[in-house]
Amino acid sequence: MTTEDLFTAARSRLVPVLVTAPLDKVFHYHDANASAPAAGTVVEVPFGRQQLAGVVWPGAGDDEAPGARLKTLARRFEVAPLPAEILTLIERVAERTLAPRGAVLKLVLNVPAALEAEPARFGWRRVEPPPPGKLTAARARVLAACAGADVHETGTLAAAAGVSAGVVRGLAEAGWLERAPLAEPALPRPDPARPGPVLAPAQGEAAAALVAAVAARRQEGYLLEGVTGSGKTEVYFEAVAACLRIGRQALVVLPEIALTAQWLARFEERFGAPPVVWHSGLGPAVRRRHWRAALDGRARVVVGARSALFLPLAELGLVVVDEEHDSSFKQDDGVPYHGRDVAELRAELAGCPLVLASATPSLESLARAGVVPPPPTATALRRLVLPERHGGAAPPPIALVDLKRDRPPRGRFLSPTLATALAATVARGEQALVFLNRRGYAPLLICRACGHRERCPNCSAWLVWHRLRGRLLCHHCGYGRPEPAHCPACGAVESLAPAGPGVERIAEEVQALVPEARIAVMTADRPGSTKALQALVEDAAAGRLDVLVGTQVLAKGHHFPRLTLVGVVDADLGLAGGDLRAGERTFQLLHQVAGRAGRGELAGRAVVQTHLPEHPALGAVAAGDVARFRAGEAAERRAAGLPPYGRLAAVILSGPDRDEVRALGRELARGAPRVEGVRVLGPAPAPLALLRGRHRERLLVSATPEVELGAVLRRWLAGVRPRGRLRLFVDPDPESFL
DNA sequence: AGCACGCCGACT
DNA sequence: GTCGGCGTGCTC
Repeated sequence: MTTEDLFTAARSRLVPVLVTAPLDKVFHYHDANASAPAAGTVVEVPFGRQQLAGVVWPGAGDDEAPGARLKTLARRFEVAPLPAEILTLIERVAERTLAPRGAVLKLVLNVPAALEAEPARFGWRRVEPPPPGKLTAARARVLAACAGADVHETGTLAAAAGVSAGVVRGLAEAGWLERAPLAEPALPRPDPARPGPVLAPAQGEAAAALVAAVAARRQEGYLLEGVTGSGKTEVYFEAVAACLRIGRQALVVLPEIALTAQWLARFEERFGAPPVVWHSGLGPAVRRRHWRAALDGRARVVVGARSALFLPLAELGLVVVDEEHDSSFKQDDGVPYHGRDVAELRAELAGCPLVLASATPSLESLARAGVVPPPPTATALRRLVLPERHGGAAPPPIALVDLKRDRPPRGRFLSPTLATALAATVARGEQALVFLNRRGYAPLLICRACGHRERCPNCSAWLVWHRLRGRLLCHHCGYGRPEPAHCPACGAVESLAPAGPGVERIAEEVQALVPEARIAVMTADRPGSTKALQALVEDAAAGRLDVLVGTQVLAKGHHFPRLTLVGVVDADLGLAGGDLRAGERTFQLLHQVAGRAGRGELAGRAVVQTHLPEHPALGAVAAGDVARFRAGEAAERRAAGLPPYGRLAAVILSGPDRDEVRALGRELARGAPRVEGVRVLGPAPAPLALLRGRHRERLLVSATPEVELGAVLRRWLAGVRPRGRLRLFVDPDPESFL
């Protein structure tokens, strides 16, 4: 030890800590411990009146010398320090999203229980030598199951011996078994050496490129493009295998909705063991086990929803984003990050390949891959295309039904064309899927006597009639009340009429059309619906259902062999509202939904109903002319300077008082940046002008790609202190404009 | 984000 | 006369 070390050790040390509060500041604490905590050490600190988790931040802290009243570090958690990559990730995500670093840290340390030491669990071990005396048959079986010096759980032993837990406890009391601490259950290890499936030539080529990049640990981005059923998953599984072979961890992120039992089954089939999963539905025990496994390296492959991007994996060798176009990768509140960007950041920090996979890539990725003209500042993606459909089946033909000409009967929503197709499909013993992205029975109720419409008291939205539940619900804030017996405005009885369709109403219409059909409604919104949904999927796969009517949940991940008809009730839904990505999203959704048909032996087809058959997105879907649609969309965005050829940020102001919100909006507009290449539009009422009881105004900032938009926004908004209950939220890269 | 401090209206 | 509303400010 040098003199300097002695000096440092003797002095109570100053430790910079980033706490899990939405603050950007690094705070300092005393620490009298003999060894200095490394950067990344997870600690608990007193903060105001509370105890918070935090992380020891590298450097001395960027602020001026801390004040006199320093508190002392409460404790260090018994987990490995967060890898330096994670600390950099926090820094970079905060910078990019304009969120405080502490808020990003909270995404990483989101599992308070994971930080505590594993609560000791106990099992049983044989007592050696065994005590004298005779054993009953049941007891002998338990003892036989309890082999060697291993420690076994009560439940496992009882099950193996076919007896109740009481017998096991009895054996222990009689002195044959002794209590011993149970080792943490080992995580199954996916095996890359298992033979993979036989790949088609194009698949093999793409897989080889990815495998080479993983093996060489090249920091490169790939766009893996292939239609539904072209075998994208198998291709990136080879990259995962390569990653396992070089002894590094692989991270695959999927939209939560696509992380299905079927996906997991495919993984297990390839690797002989399940991956470590990460999604919102995990219980606290599993969360903690998986979080710790990610950090200490026992988790070799992690599959999860976007929150998995913040897991503290220390040895990343591959990052895959499947369904990379999916809008659910974007977080719209809190820290407004895009999963695709965070995935790329992680790959960059780990120095490993990134794979973006999709049948319908985002225009952003297509531009970076050079499919449409690339934006000036973007890093390129290498494009891998899987042209054929696995098994050689052609994609299903898609017919557009013009609702202005092929009109449904009054009060109905299925055109004669779709109705006929449905009946014929069921008559042939095949299955149909009817898609409508609208939950409930009807999107609103209107009084025929006085014209009154039931609206949400907290939001600028109609109340949706959920007939099965007998309630009116607001889909934005969760407000609900029982369905009224008469008009609340004029008192007229039986005057409330449903306007427009929801899935429940469509199911009713299908039932009337095809009385003998077995019909189910699938939506993702019911509480505890995961199990019920699973059961429905199994029923459909086993052929116990003829027609599925449902929302978004139907679009992904399930494979029904007898499904030959897909009907889209209203393709125009996503096109309303003036969202810049409306066309793109409609195209992606229709492509995906239609792709559900005819994936088995039987040929399938899709019938898409619309009032706007001339819309380019719909025309492209019907004609199968993907290239034309992409080129047109890119040209339009380029001309308008919209993403990916320009940047767009949203500033949302909200508060309970409309006039105060508007006043703040005007104040912001007055102080708007006057910078070359930046334009500020608004303020204007935000699309949902009233949401959860708060009035909302929005300013849009558009900028050329060269502008440092983050810095401009920071400078602008730093001078604005929203008073009182006013709130200011900035999304520097909004995906949705609702 | 929490949490307290602090300054103005309807209650035992 | 207090309980409690939420506006304001701070947290090493």
